Amino acid sequence: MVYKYEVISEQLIKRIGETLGPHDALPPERELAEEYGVSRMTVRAAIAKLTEQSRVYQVHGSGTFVASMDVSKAPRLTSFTEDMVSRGFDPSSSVLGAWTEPSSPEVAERLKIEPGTQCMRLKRLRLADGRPMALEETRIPQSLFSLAQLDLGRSLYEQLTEAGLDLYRAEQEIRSVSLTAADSKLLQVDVGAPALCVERLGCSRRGSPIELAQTLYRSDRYSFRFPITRDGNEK
Amino acid sequence: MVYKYEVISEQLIKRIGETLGPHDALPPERELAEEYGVSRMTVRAAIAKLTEQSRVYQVHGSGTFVASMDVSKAPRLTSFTEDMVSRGFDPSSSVLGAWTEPSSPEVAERLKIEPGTQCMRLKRLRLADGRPMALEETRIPQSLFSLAQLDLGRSLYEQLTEAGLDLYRAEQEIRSVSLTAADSKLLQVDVGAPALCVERLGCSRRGSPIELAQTLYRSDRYSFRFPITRDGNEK
DNA sequence: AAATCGCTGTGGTCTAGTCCTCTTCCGCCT
DNA sequence: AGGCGGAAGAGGACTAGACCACAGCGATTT
Repeated sequence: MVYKYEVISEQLIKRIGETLGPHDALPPERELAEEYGVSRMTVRAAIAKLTEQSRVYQVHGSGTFVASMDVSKAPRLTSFTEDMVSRGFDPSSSVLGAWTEPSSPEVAERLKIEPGTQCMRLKRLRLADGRPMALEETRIPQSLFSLAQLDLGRSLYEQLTEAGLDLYRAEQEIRSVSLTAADSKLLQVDVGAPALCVERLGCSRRGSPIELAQTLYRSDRYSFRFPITRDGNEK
Repeated sequence: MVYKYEVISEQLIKRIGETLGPHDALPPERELAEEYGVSRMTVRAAIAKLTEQSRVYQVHGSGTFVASMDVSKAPRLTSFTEDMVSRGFDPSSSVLGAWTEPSSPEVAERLKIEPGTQCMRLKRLRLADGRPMALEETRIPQSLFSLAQLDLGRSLYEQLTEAGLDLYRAEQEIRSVSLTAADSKLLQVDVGAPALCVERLGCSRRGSPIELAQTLYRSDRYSFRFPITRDGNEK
């Protein structure tokens, strides 16, 4: 909380939580500016932050209003662990395999490396409250992170961060699949049961690919929920 | 293109497309400000727009750079028609049923109306290039839009907009399901085939629910692709 | 050779205003 | 009663500056 607009943003969140209900109007920007002794632009920066988080919405000519809650937040790039914790589960995992192999042409293209380049591959069964939740397979170019430096007992993301490989953005594809016999057995569901297949290409802030992961989620225990808006729009 | 920052934003997109490649730096903000004869804040507004669309990224203390392309845009709230066109398909649809019925408690709760209130219900088979793509079921409170005023030959969204019912935000849930015998026949796939089930609650700008829709997409023809980022940040 | 310091240039924050655009509503006119 | 117009008040765009924080690099120091 170093900057003024961050402080004001926090203050406003507090006010929203305490004295304002959904669709109640916040004080006008000019009023807030005077109240906090800052310029109006600063207040607008604070409100802009709240708008991004969809805590409030603004209507031109009318005012700034508290958004109705029970709206899910936009999905963030999270690790399985973070995701499960936020869903109220206790996450754990069991490693099914970890090895290094030359990358296939398809994998290489997505990770933007030469086909055949060595890649670490990690296959894990992910559990929530001790019961199977997802089957995850991760590929990382060996040039970025080698199997030798991997500690299977610790969070992969944590170790990537320590190695200076921060995941900042990811490209994600979600589809529906039927589980194979082997996968359904691991996830402890019937053969052919539906599952959400999420393929994710994780990239650094600069946009260079770091990790390619495919995760199969049990459809009876997992779904995606997120808001979308109309704008972003015109051409 | 009414405002300066919009014009500048367009200009920059043109420059990016023509003379700049991924990770090339844009001119400094101060330089752009002078070049376009505007204040730096206006240039920043233009760049902020491009950042939202992840066409560029900024690094504090370093510069503004062109993002690597081939990143999919964040999903927008679109009609089936818009969605299909943007995917390069020719959309059409056939109405399977349209009627009015009292809302169930579950539906009523989501639409924030009294249980039992009359709701219009519309069931359509959606086609892409003449082949089944999705099965869509829509519910709209009769108090907002009545079956009588519906023209089945025209876009539902278009008619909603004309009635002043603009969808601005939606809450969306995605899961994986196995198709029932009846649904699989309509979609012309095998019984029990996997499908993406998307449930969407469309709301006005003010946040009041307008439409509850459930769509089953053929998994062999449809998947979601979108970017996510790490931030949306702290606490 | 390696570490450190400081300079320069970049984006980030902030000010104190002005004018524009849109919504809302009240009062006037019909 | 109904419609219309205009004023008030809200957010949106914009200016011309100032200073802050961070990255990168080269020179100085160790």
